[in-house]
Amino acid sequence: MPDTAHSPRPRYGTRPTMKDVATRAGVGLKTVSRVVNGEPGVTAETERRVREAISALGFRRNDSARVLRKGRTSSVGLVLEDLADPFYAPLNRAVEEVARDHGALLINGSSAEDPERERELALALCARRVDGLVVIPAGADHRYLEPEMAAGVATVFVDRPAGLISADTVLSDHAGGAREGVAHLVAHGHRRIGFIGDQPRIHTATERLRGYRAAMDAAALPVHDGWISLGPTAPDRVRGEVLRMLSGPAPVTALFTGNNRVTATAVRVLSELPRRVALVGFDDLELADLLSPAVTVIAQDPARLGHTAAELLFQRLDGYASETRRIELPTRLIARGSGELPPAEG
Amino acid sequence: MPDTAHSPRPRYGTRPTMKDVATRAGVGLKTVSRVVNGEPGVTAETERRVREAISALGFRRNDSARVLRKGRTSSVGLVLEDLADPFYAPLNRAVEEVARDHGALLINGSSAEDPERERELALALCARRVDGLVVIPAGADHRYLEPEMAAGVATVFVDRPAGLISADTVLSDHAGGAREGVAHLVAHGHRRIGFIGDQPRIHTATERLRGYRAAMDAAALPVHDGWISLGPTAPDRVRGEVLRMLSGPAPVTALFTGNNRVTATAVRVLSELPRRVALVGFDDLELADLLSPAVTVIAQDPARLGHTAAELLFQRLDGYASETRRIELPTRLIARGSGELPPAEG
DNA sequence: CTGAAAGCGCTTACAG
DNA sequence: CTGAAAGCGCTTACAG
Repeated sequence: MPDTAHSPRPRYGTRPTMKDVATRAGVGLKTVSRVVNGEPGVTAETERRVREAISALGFRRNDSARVLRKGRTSSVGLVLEDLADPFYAPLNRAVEEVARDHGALLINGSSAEDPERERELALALCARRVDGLVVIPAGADHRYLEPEMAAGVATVFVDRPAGLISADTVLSDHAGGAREGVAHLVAHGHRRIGFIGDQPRIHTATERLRGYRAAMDAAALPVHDGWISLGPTAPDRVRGEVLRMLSGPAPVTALFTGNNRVTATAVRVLSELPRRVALVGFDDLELADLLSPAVTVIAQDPARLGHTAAELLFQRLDGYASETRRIELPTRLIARGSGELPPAEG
Repeated sequence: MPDTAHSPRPRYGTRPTMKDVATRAGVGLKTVSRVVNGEPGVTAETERRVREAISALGFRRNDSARVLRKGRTSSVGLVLEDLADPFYAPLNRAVEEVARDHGALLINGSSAEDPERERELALALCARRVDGLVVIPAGADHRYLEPEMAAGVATVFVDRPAGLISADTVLSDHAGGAREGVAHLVAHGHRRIGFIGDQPRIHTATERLRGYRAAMDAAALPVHDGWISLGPTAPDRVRGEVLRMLSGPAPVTALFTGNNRVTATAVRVLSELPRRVALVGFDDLELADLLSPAVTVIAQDPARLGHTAAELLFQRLDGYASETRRIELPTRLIARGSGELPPAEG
């Protein structure tokens, strides 16, 4: 039977195996394995023959087989909300770097903020037997991961907490950051401050709202229902809410926006209005310092979130077996101008 | 021997296998396989027993084993420059979506613009036996991939061409886009235009420079050496080059910046200067429309680049075996203000 | 409708 | 220093 000549698309089975290399080099299978893995106990001459066979045949070890036998895949999974969201890009890279330092590859995917898709993806990664999993949860119930964690899949949640299970978690101080941002507006004389955030089923949205309320409470300021709006971050909705909060008899004089997408839309809407409205946004934006006014933000450190989560993960893989840890990273107020505007008359 | 009681960190080997399920359900291995894979030919009662055993044991099929036997991993690899770069984020997501539509997972990693790291990563992915590979190349010699491609790893290059091998490629029209951008500046009266781009070993940098030269040539404008600067996109270097081109007896009146990082720094530097300097940048920026002046750009469509590349990849995996294709996607000039400024006096 | 045997390509545990 | 045998957990190809 000829080699691969009339196979329309050679794949996989057509590749040379260690056995082929062994045959060609006239040695045993195990000797090839030793050379490929750099194990000792092979004479220079034997090694030379094996290497010659390897390059002549174009052999590359099949890690699928290796993984099956060894029991570790040297890969970690990352489930995030959207691979295209610039906020998660540095987190993604940070997890990759830590994985790389530990010789592991990264398999990742987007939940698209859909709990069912999160679940499918996470379980698909478990079926691939990733050694560990970093999850930015979309759902609120992660009991489906319990059997996997019990079976040894190290799991760390980032950015949002796990639902209904106990697991290592790395979060920003969402409530504290929002509180600081709103207090900053209060300190600049604002008494009517609007909050526009993401959907209430998203933990970060309600935490940041909690911070907003705490700051208003601490300043003994009332909060009207119309000043709070949680919902999709689609530009149309956010635009409508900004305009609504700025109209009527007692319009807000400042806005606190609950994440980067909301902030971007709010900045856009405000730039079209004659009135100057103060703004502090949660999450930093590229070029925020170049807008006029430059945008004051509560910044998270997404790379540090990812790095910290991945470190916790590999500590587990390296045998750390104590109780679940929860790490809260501080946020940082970056005053640039928009948050320091005084209240408009009215 | 007890189950897993004194195993410090249960992993992998400790998980139940199909054999365990078969034993518990009192059926053969193949019957479990049929149920797990939804194959026909199992009575309702048998299936019920198998399912009971599966959930009692917490069984999840080990795809590592499946992959080894089936020959396809249902995974694709993506090698890009930097997972943290916002330009690549939509491309990353687009590849993921296409992969998902085809039931495949995405393994990705950053080359960090290092050819050796690109090679290591790409070959590690081949060792994992990804079905296909999407590569944004850092290096200029991809002959190392030839044995892999011959062995059936479908490979598509995006954003930059493959070096020294023939392969499917998807590119933006870098030269054409740059030419259009520079012609736009010429049309607004500029005769002394500077070009600041990425390192000359990066294909996109030299292609965009070629477009710059073509536009200047077409307008019969001379190009002075001092008006061209290729090098690292580090802010300090770019800042220095901007200031240098704006000083001296015949300063440039407009800048064409070769990518998003260069543009961001140039905008920052120009905002600090009293003089108004026209600017067109290659690649769009978030919030570019909100700056003053708003930034005129030559925009690529990174999501479409990723989508197109992934589609080519899966066409190959689905049997398309004709000659190598090269797809060039158009760029789009978005005039926002900075590119329409007239030349400053002087 | 059901299952025993062989095999995917490696590594492990031994034996020489 | 070297290699034959067994086994990782599935699927394939058969046979009943």
